[in-house]
Amino acid sequence: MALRERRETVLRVIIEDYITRAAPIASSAIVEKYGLKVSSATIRNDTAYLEREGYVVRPHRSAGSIPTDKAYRYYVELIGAEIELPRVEQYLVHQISQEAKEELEQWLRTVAALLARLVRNLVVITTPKAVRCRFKHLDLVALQDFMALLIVVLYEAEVRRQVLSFDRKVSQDELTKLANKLTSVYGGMTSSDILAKREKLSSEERQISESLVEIMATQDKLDYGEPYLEGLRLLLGQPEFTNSPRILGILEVLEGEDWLRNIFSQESSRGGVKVVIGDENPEPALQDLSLLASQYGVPDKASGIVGVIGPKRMDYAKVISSLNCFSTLLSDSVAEYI
Amino acid sequence: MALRERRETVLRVIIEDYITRAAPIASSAIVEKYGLKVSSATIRNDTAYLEREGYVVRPHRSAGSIPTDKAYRYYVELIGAEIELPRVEQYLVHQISQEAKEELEQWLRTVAALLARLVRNLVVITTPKAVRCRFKHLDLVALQDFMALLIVVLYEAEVRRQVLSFDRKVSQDELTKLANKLTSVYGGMTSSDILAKREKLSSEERQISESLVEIMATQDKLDYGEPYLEGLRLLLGQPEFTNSPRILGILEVLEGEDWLRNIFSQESSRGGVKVVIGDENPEPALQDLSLLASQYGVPDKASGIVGVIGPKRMDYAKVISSLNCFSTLLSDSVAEYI
DNA sequence: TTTAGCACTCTCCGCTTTTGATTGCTAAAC
DNA sequence: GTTTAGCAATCAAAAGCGGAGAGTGCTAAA
Repeated sequence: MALRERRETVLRVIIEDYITRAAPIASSAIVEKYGLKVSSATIRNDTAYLEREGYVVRPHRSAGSIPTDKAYRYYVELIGAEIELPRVEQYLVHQISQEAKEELEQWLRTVAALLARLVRNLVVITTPKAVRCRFKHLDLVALQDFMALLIVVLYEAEVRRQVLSFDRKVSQDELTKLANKLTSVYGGMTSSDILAKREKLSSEERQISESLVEIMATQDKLDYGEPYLEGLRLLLGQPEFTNSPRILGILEVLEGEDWLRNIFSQESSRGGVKVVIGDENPEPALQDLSLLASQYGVPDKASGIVGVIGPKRMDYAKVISSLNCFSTLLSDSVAEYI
Repeated sequence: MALRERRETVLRVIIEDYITRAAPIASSAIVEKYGLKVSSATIRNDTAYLEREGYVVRPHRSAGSIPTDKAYRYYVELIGAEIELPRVEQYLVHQISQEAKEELEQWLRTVAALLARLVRNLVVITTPKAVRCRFKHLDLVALQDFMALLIVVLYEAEVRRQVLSFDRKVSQDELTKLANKLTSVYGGMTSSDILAKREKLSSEERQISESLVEIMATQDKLDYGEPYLEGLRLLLGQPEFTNSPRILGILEVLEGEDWLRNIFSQESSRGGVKVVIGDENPEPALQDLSLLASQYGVPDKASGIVGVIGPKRMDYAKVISSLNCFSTLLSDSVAEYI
């Protein structure tokens, strides 16, 4: 076995062992566990080299090796796209795609729960969001005397609602007529189209149009749909976070609004799974973690994000293959809604 | 000062001190901090009595006192309804009620966030749910060839949607007619009304009605609307949970589905704030916590729950008054939607 | 280049001691 | 009868110690 080759094997062994055991591994253990045909002293030379090159560190002078961020990055590039989810799990995922998708949100949660169970870490899924939302349908329902509920359906099956109050009492009949008229006039338009369309409008029509534009503009401004987290218990149950005050910082960020944007804004991964390891994350509180995420959806139409958040020490192979699998599942499902 | 009276003061001091400091209090500290006109030895006699009666315990023989569940229960009954939220905070709450309530869900989150900041603990709010849901309005939007989006508006402004697939291509015009017809036929009905109403229906009408009934029946079966948690970081940041494996059990329960029902099923509090302290909770994993919750909404129409979850050592006075304040705020807001 | 051998380093565990906080008890004072 | 002062007793937490064990670094030989 060539020297260069063995060093790579050693690094791989260190990483994979740390992923399962979460503890430093000794040179002798590397030899034994993985049946290498050299002595522990040789491995020590290799780990010394790996340490000089920044792939491993040791908690103290006489301790085993643990991988660095650089090692994980190397490992992720190495395993790359080669991996596929085992049959059993592919079958599980297939099953769930068959399930009745009554409510999109409800279904997304089921999907998130399954993925979380599979990868034993925190999962985030955002609802799919249209790139540029277009108006499809509008509906008005009378509430109390002066009030009505405005329901707006956008392409990609997004539904928004808002309460309007009018200056006068408006009957349900009137409201239905208003709704039908505006639906046929605005059908297929973007918010700027609607804004541009200056027709003579009644006072109520104007008011409704304004709300409509506002709703659509707000929607356009968002980078992502509503994020949904599942499996916090799995993340916090990881040995690196029990008895650690860092979990508070992590929770703080995760409960905030902007962390998803901040992380994924730089560039969208072209097709594959984006991997952010430790220090690569701009958010300091999350630098003990790795985030893996994949976009799903229909290109140029609507897209969402499905991701996994866990300790840097995570089963990248499994998570990447799971994410690939789930993102196609979700894409197929979104395609139906459009 | 009568003896009985002083003992009550001592107990109150112990509780209030523990609420702020989270550590056992010594007899001498009780005297000093609260300027009592007796010696520490006297207080020791009192705490010995309180311990015999089960109001306080001590971590070990020579440690200060900490309150028991019984003490908290006593304390809650004592302060009862006497308390009002300070002016500044009432003003804050008032402010938020003015804010634009575009999306109910969005607004509920804002409310939850404010409440969480105020009480520095985990807040749970469920969306308001109709006691028995009645059909108000229905809408059909064409998606792909054989598919359509069914949008159902129920009284109390609940909106549900579902994707339907038909055996044949149905145009938007047809769908609109179908929607108008069914809306006028079923207006104001409950799911059983609709089920009972056997008219001659076309195949599509029958299919839609079935979906409709299914949606409404599912809705009726639920005890609560969608629960929304805010402020997990505040709960887990409490000193009793740092470095404690119990948080995992708590998270597990909180990420589950049924814990809210299990806790509040017994009896609904008549108007006020329901307080569940420690062991009073049927769920073992939550017995280190206290839950306080209040129903909001319009009686016999729609209601939701707003609650606070924190360590047993929590500022009951503040939380109870906050909950009272917020539940009227939410009730007023729901009243508008009905 | 690899290996055996050995000294060295450092953590972890358990043990003991010390320190300091706090109470329980008793006898005297109010 | 209640309250108090005083003091011994109790206990947790911190600090110190020492040895076992795990593991490496280095050197010299294979």
